[in-house]
Amino acid sequence: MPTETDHVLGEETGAVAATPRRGSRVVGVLLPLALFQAYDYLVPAGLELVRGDIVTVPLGRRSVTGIVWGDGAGDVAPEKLKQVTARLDLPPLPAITCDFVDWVAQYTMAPVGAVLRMAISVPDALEPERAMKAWQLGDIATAKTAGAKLTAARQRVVDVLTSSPPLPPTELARLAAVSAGVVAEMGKVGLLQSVPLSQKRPFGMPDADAAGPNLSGAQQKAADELSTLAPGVTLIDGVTGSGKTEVYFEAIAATLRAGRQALVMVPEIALTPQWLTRFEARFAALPAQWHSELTGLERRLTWRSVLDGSAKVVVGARSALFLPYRDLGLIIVDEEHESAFKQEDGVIYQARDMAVVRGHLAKIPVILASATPSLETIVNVETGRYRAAHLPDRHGGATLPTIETIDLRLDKPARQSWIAPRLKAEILQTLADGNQALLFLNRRGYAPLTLCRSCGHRMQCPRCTAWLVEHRFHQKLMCHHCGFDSPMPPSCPACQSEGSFAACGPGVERLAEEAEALFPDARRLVLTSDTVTGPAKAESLMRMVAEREVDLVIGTQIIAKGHNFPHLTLVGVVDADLGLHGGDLRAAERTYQLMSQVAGRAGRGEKPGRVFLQTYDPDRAVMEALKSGDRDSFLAAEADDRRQSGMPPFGRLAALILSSRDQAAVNAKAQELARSAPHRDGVTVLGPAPAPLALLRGRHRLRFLLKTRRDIAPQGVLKGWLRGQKFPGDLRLQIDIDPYSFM
DNA sequence: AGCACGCCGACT
DNA sequence: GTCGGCGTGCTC
Repeated sequence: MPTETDHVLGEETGAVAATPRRGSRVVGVLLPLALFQAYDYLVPAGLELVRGDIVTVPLGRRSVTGIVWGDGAGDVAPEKLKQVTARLDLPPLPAITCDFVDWVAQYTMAPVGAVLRMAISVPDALEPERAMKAWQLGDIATAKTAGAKLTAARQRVVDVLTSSPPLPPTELARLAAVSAGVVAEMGKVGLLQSVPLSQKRPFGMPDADAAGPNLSGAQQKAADELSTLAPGVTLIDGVTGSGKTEVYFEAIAATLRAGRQALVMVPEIALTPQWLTRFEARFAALPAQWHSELTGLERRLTWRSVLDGSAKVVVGARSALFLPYRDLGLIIVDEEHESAFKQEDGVIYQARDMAVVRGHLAKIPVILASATPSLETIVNVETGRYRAAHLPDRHGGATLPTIETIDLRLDKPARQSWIAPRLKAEILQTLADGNQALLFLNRRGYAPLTLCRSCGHRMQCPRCTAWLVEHRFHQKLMCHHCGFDSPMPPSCPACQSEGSFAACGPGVERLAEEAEALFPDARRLVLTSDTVTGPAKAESLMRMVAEREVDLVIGTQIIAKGHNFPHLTLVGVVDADLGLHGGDLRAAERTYQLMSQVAGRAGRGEKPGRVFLQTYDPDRAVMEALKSGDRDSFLAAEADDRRQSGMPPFGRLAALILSSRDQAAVNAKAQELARSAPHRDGVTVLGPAPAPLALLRGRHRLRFLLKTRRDIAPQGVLKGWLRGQKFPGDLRLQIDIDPYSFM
């Protein structure tokens, strides 16, 4: 039986591990488990193994797939060693992928096996290809003549196949609501016949020369620069609508002509259909996609095509960075400033930064694209570490929107309402002119806080330090941090008063209620993650807006990017100060980015757009910068602040979060860690302090922040500090190098 | 990640 | 007396 385990060398010898013969080789095999080093295994005689080879090995009483990582470490007694079972008949994991896994593990201080898991844990991807079988309709007349009966169940199967391509057995049975036995029996009597299931790749072969680019002068100049890139990092810095995508497409085209692979990283889980349409128009094929919504089969096919080099362009979220590219020639990070590139659980890493590392290891160009680049990236351009290409204009003559602030201290909304008189008037005028308006509030639900008017009780999550948010759409109280929800109680849980609940503050649902009262004749549409439930729904709702079936859009962050609304001329930001609370290092920077992005929704057609930011502090630097559009001065001022305080990118930061269900245990361990905290020049330890969510999913959390000078790696300091530390019971220590959300 | 071992509550 | 809940720890 030819399988991918052709290299099997005899039966396993069970628990009896032979003493290695003189000269018999020992290799380190890295397993996709949370382990800090590779395990040693004996190499059977006659098997040649190199780093990257994909092998199966015995582990305990099971068999697992791992990667030959190098020579054995020799730190385990030879008589304990087991033998490699077999090498799989697959190309080895490319050397750069292995080096990259090592690098990321060392940098993030995560177990190297956990990093490997991100690269190879693809269900069935390493298993031998099975010839899958599908059923199509047989010659029914002949089968009937031969005595086959068309029962009701069998008829349902026939009905399903009449309007469907051949289906695999389980799916056919499910769709026809019959048991697997019915389908199998129909095959036997000839009502169905089997055909090999075509494993159609969910992507095509992009052609660099399918359609010529149609670029403006500035775009062409940038595209020319990007098409002849040397290794290193280049920022494409261009305002919303300046055509960054078309420009980086030319870098992809150049990579395709060189016969190499390209990776485009995007912050969203799913790509916008517009992006894919544009890609297809330029390259006459769809790229391979990599995100969490893929089916098992798509995942397997894509993984293997990346490994054998037949997937030429991959577009994906963070995890696409860990695919085993056979010959990666270019990485593009679109919307590089997005915090969605920061992976916050499991192995914690910044995918944009790791993309730069991967590019460096492979000696290939990396392109970062953004209309509002991160401060880190701008500083890297200024110091000459990164190159930059600027795209100053909106493509096609559209102008940038004008931005004004509305001072909420002077122009006060009525009690229990959130839209200032000025904004209300502007929206009325916009609607009267037959144009579209957008109200933006980055807060889901009806109200962020619900309290009892009788006793003051506040509805709080039982597992987190967070209020429960009322969602009228779902008729529930929900925790936005852990997913806890409960029905709205009929009376106050503390004092049993009925009808005493008061909603405090606005959420997008409450804003929609106010909009209904203020603009009753406008056709309104609420866009939040509660109403936009998937890519298909998103597309149909966005089309409704684009085709002018809606006058007033009310939405959260979900509307902020990617979508083009040509008839939208006014944007009102209900609470521009929202992101500035909480003392986050990047609060002002993120507010600038989000506000710019939302503002960019307005005036993308021929009509100019206007943006109003409601704020209690119109004089603060970020609001001034938004009004004047002077991004560079704002970032320069931000950079000065960070330089003076030694914060990133002028210093390094690591967060340690100690957690346990047992509050006393966390406190005791934190005190112990504080006593052994490092003291040296250029190193500061802050804490322990309650982490911003002091209770999360039922775990008490304390946080240390380690700040080091730029020339001191926090990893080394942490290793010294944590050496020999034990974390008994359910104490957990989470290390976050370069923390982003301070939550 | 599995899969063991181990130590306390409800069943035959 | 055993079956079984899932906490803790190891796997070369």
